[in-house]
This record gives sequence, C-alpha cells and structure tokens, in this order.
Amino acid sequence: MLELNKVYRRLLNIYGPQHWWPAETPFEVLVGAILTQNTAWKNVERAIRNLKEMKLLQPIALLSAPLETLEQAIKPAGFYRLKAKRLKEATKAFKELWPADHMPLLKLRSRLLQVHGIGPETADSIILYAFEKPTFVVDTYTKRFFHRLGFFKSEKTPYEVVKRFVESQIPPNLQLYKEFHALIVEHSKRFCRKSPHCDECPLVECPRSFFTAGITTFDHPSSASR
DNA sequence: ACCCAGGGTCATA
DNA sequence: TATGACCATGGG
Repeated sequence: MLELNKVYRRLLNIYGPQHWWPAETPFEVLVGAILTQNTAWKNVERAIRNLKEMKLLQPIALLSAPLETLEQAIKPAGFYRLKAKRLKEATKAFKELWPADHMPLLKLRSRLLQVHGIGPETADSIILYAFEKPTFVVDTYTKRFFHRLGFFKSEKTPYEVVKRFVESQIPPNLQLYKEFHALIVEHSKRFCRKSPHCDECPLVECPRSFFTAGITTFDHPSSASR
C-alpha cells in the first residue's frame, strides 16, 4: 500500500527540513498556537513582536498584565478579546504542567484539552513543538492535502480520525512528526489554496499512482467497525 | 466588496 | 453527528 512515508519523503525532497515551530522558546510556541487559530501567520508575527517589545512573552509577565494591555498588544492577530483570555488560561496551564517530563502524553493531552480555548489542534501543536512529545498535528491544510491525495472521502473527516490514521502508519518519532506537519503546511500555503490540481504543484508532476497505488480510501472507523 | 487565514465554543436539530 | 453563528484583523 502507499506508504504515507513516501509522501513524507517526497515533501522532504522538494522542500527540505523546515525546522519548525518558528519560535524562540516553548512558551512562545504556546502563545503562537493560540494566536494562529483561524488566523494568517503573518498577523500572528506582528502580535508576537508586540508582546516581545512589551516584555510580555513570559508566563509571569503575561499573567500580571492587565487584560486590556494584552488585548491591544495582540490586536493584529484578530479575535483579540477572545484570545487575550485564552492566552491567560493557557499560560496558567503551562506553568502547572511544564516540563511534564514524566507525564504520559495522553494525560498531558487531556489536561490541555480541559483548558477553555484549547482544542485538539492547539493541544497537539503545544505537545509536539513545546513539550516535544510525538503527537501528530492535524489542521485544515492536512485534511485538504490528504483528501486530495485520495486518503479520505471528505475534507471534513473528523480530527481524531485523521490523526489516528497517520499515527497508525507513521512511527511516533518526534522529529518525523514535527517535519511532516511543517512540510504539509508549507506545501499547502504555496500550492493547495484554490484548485484541487494546481498546475504548478510539484506533487502533480508525479503520477498520481506514485502516491495512491494500492491505497483504498480510508473510511471512518466509527461508521465501519474497526 | 468579497473571501480567507496553521480553530474553538456554543446553540440548535 | 452535523451544521451555523460568532469571534476580528489584514492581505489578496
């Protein structure tokens, strides 16, 4: 069957290592993960720049700052009133949990998911890139990308279904999971916006069979008892 | 003037 | 389980 692994290696060949997440500290990863919710990364960069200039990009400082101050700082990232609250809640959790060295991954994940404003993608991003434990991150790009390669019938395939699928095909290696997700995003930002088959997409150069040979479209385990 | 971006929560059927 | 409204800024 088509190895997801081949898709990964192909992306790596084309784009090279991405060295994600673009942040200087684990805490900055967490902040970025909240701020980028349904928001262009370019806008997140401005917000983070503001936080740095105001010396707010540290747990204690961020928690001490008035909500209004925080709101103004992150305004460029949109949803600023919502996200200011989420940042504080997430920061409290971060202080409690860090570094979570001998905490099982799934326990860490369920703790993060309890935080209001942290959903599955945000949680997984934090676990993978801040806490550095091997969990696979699924975003809208990932769903669209795998859908177009024929792995799923719908782009709306539930988060946990896509996640389980990848984790069942790819061994839980930290660097591998980091790079794979980063490569999918970087690729998608360039080529996967509009048409299902953009002529300039490097992956289209390959015969579709290179990716999909032997693969049967993956159906939901929920609807097909597996 | 529109559409979308590295989501999540809540209400409703 | 699955839509739809809402949150809000900045770029194409």
